[in-house]
Amino acid sequence: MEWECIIKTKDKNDKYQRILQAAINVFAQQGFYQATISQVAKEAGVADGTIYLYFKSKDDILIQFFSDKTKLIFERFREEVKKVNSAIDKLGNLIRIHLEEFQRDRNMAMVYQIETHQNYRIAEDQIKEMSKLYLDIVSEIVEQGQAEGSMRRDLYVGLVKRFIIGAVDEVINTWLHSDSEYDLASMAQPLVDLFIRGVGNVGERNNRLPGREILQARMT
Amino acid sequence: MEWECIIKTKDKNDKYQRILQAAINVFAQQGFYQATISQVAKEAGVADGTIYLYFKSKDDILIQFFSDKTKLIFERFREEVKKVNSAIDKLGNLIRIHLEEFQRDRNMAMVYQIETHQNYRIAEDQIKEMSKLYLDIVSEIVEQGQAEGSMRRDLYVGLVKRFIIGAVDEVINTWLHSDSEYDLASMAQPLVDLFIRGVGNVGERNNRLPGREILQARMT
Amino acid sequence: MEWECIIKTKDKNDKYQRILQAAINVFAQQGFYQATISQVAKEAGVADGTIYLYFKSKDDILIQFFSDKTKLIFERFREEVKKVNSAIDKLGNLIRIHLEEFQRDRNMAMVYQIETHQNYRIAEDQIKEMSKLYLDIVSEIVEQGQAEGSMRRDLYVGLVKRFIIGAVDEVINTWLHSDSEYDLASMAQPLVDLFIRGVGNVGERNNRLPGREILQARMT
Amino acid sequence: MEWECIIKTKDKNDKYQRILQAAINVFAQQGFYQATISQVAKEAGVADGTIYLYFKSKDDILIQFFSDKTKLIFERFREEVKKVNSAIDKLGNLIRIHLEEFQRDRNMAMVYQIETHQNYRIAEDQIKEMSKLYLDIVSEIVEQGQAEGSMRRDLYVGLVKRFIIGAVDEVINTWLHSDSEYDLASMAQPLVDLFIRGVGNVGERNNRLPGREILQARMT
DNA sequence: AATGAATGAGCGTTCATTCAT
DNA sequence: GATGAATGAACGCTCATTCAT
Repeated sequence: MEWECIIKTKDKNDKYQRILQAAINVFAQQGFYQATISQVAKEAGVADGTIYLYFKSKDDILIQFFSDKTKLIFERFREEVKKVNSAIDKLGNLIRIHLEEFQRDRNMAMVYQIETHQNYRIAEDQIKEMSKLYLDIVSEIVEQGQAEGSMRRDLYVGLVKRFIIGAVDEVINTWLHSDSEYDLASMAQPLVDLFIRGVGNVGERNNRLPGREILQARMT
Repeated sequence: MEWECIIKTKDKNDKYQRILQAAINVFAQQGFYQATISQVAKEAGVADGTIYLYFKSKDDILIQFFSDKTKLIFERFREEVKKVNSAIDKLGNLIRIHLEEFQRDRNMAMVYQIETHQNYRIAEDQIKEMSKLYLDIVSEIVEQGQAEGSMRRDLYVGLVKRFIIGAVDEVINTWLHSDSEYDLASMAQPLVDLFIRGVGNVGERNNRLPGREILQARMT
Repeated sequence: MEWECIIKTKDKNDKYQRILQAAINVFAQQGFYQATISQVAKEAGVADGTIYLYFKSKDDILIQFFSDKTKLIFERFREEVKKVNSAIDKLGNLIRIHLEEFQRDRNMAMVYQIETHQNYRIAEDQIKEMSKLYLDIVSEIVEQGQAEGSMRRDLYVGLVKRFIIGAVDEVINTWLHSDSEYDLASMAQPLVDLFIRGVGNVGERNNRLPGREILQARMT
Repeated sequence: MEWECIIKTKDKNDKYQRILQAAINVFAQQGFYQATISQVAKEAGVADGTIYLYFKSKDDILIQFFSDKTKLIFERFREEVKKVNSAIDKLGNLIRIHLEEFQRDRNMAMVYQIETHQNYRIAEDQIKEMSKLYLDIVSEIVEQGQAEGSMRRDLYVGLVKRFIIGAVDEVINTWLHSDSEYDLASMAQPLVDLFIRGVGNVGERNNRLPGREILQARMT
C-alpha cells in the first residue's frame, strides 16, 4: 500500500511535470495567449481534458510555473551566493548562475522574460514574490559590499537592484531574441566587471586625460 | 477650400490619433490580447467599424503605434543627444529624456515595455528598427567616450549597450509596476552615475588603480 | 426649361446606366454576394452613397438589371424572330441572336446565368417574367412548326421549351467558364441542327444498320 | 472493443452526415451565402463549434458535398450506364438515373444546380472533376453510338455533350423552381426521344433523307 | 444632387472548459 | 484516472446603409 502510494504519487507528479514542461515549451514558442490547451496537451502526450486534472485552468499553469518551477531556480541562486564570502564574489556567482540556468532552459527563460514584463500579469503574486526574492539577494549583497567597503556607500540600493537585474534581464533578452546561439554564461564576468567598475575610465581619466577637472565638476 | 481641406485633414488625423491613443490606453490596462476592439472603440468614442477605416487590423494598431508614435519619441532622443558635446553628457541626456518621455506618457511606456518583451512580436520589424535606433545612439556615445578617453577602452560595446538599455528598461518597468507614483526622471542622474562609476568602491580598487584620491573626493 | 429638363434626365439616366453597368461588371467577376457596393461605386466612378440615389438597395440593382437591361434584350429576340417566316428559321434566328447578344455582353451573360440558377432569387419576379417571355417565343415557334408540318406533332411543348432553352443555356455556360475565347455565335447553326434532327442516325439506321427493328421496337 | 470501435466510427460518421445533410437543407433553402453556420448547426442539432470538428470551414462543407455526396451519385451513373449495351439505352439509363437521383434528394439537387452555375465557385475543382466525369460518360455513349451507327457521325461531340447535359439541367431546374410537384423521372424517356430524334418532322426531311416511312410509322 | 465617413448588426471561427464514457 | 467530443461565449472583421455636409 505504502509502496503503491509512492508509485502513484510519482506517476502523478511525473504527469504534472510533463504537462508543465510541455506548457513552457509551447508558451515559449507561441506566447501564452497564442498557445492553446490542445497544443500543450499534444506536446505533453495527454488528452486535453487531462490537463484539467492537474491544473485548474490555463492561467493556473502559468501560476504553477512561477510558484513551482522558477521559484526552485531562484532558491538555487541563494545557495550559490552562499558558497563564497565577499560581496563581489557573491554578485559574480549570482549573475553567473542566473545566466547559466536561463541558458540551460531556454524555454523557461523565454516564458519568464515575457510574463514578467506583462502589465496584467496572470501570475502577479508569484512574480512579485519571486522578484522580491531576487532583489533581496541583491540587496543583501550590496549591503554586505558596503559594510565590507568593497562597494560605494553612497548608493541608493533600490536603484542598484534595478540597475543590476535590468542589465542581466536585457542581456538574457538579447540572447533570447538573437538568431546566433552564442554563449550566454560567458557574459557573466564582463557584466560583473561593468557593475563594479562602470564604463567610466578611472585610470586614463586620472593619469592621462586633459579635461579631467571639468568632468569631475560635472559629476559631483 | 484651402481652409476646409486643412480642417478635414485635421479631423481625419484627430480621429486617427484618438483611436491610437485609446488603443494604447486599453492595451496598457488589459494587454494586447485581452483588449478587444469594442473596448478600444468605446474608449475612443467611435463605432467598432470606424477603427477599420483608420487601421487595417487590430495588429496594425500596434504596428502603427511603433512606427508612428514611439518612433517619433526615439527620434527626439537623438536630437536631445546632439545638444551636448561630451559622451558622458550625451549619455546623461539620452537617459534623462528617455525617462522623461516614458514618465510623460505612462500608457505608451507600458505598451512599449510589454510588446518589446514578447516572443512572437506583432510589430517585430518596427521594434527591431527602433531597437537598432536606440542601440546605435548608445554605441556612438560609447565610441565617442572611448575616443575622448572618458570611457574605458576595454569594453565590449555590444554588452555595454545591453547593460545600459537593460538597466533603463528595468527602472522604467519597476516604476510602471509600482503603486506609488514616484518621480521616474529623477532616476536619470543616479543611473548615469552608476553606468559611469559602477557600484565598486574605488577605495578598494585603489590598490590596483591609480587615481583613487580624486574619485574618492567626488564620492563622499 | 424643357431643354434643361432633357439634359438633366439624360444626365440622370447616364449615371443610372453607368452604375448599372458597373454593377454588372462587378457582379460578373465576383458574384453578387461577394461584390460590395464600394466596388460597384468605384467601378462606376461615383461615391458609395450616390448609388442609393438611383437604387433602393443592393438587391434593387439586380432587380433593375432583370426588369430593365435583360428585358430589353429579350424583347429584341422577339423582333429578330419576326424577321423570318418558317418555324425552323425562327428558331434559328432566336438561338443565333441569343448567343450573339450574350457573347456581345459577357458580363451581362454571366450575371444572367448565375442569378437565374439561384434558389432564393432576389429578382424572382423579374426572372419568372423574362423566362416566360422566352418560353412563349419558343412555344409559338414550336406550335407554328407543328402547324406548318415542319415539327413533330407528338411533342410535349412544355418539355421542348426546356429542352431548347436548357441546351442553349448550357452552351453559354460552358463558354462563360471556358478559358479559351472561342466564338459562341458559331454554335447557333449546329445547335439548331441538333434540335431539329437530334443525334439519332436516321439515314444510316434506315439503310445500313442491322438491329434496326429492335431499336424501333424499343423506341415506340 | 471491435464493436465499440465500430459504434464510435458509426457515431462519428453519423454526425458528419447529419451536419452535411443539414447544411444541404439550409443551403438549398437559403443559398450558400445567405445561410449561416448557426442555422446549419441548429438544423443538425449540434452547437456551432461542433461543425468545425467535422469541417474546416463553411466553404469546406460545400467542397465535401461535391467531393463526397454528389461524387457518389455520379459514380452510380456510370454503373447504371454499364447495365445496358446499346448507346441509346445507355443514354436513356443515364438520363433516367440522373433525374431519379435528383428527384429523390431535392435539396441536394438544388445545391448542385446553384453551385455549378456560380461564377466564383467555392468547390471549383470538385465541380470541374465531376463535370468531366459526366461529360466523359456522355462522350463515350455518343462515340459508341457513332460506332454502332445509331448516332450521326457528323456530330461535334463537344457540342452534343452540352446539348444533352444542358437540356437535362434545365429540366431539373424547372422542376426545382416549379410549385407543383410533378414527376421528374417521367421526363427521362421523352427527353431521350428528343435527343435522338430532335423536334424536326421527318416528313419534311423526307425529301432529303431516306428511311422516312419507318420513322414515320414509329412516330404516330 | 453628391459625397464618403460613420455606423453597428451580423457572421465565421476559435478555444477554454466540461462531462459522459 | 484518462479521454476527447461537444459546447457556446466571445471576438475580429465586413459591409450595406445612412446622413451631415
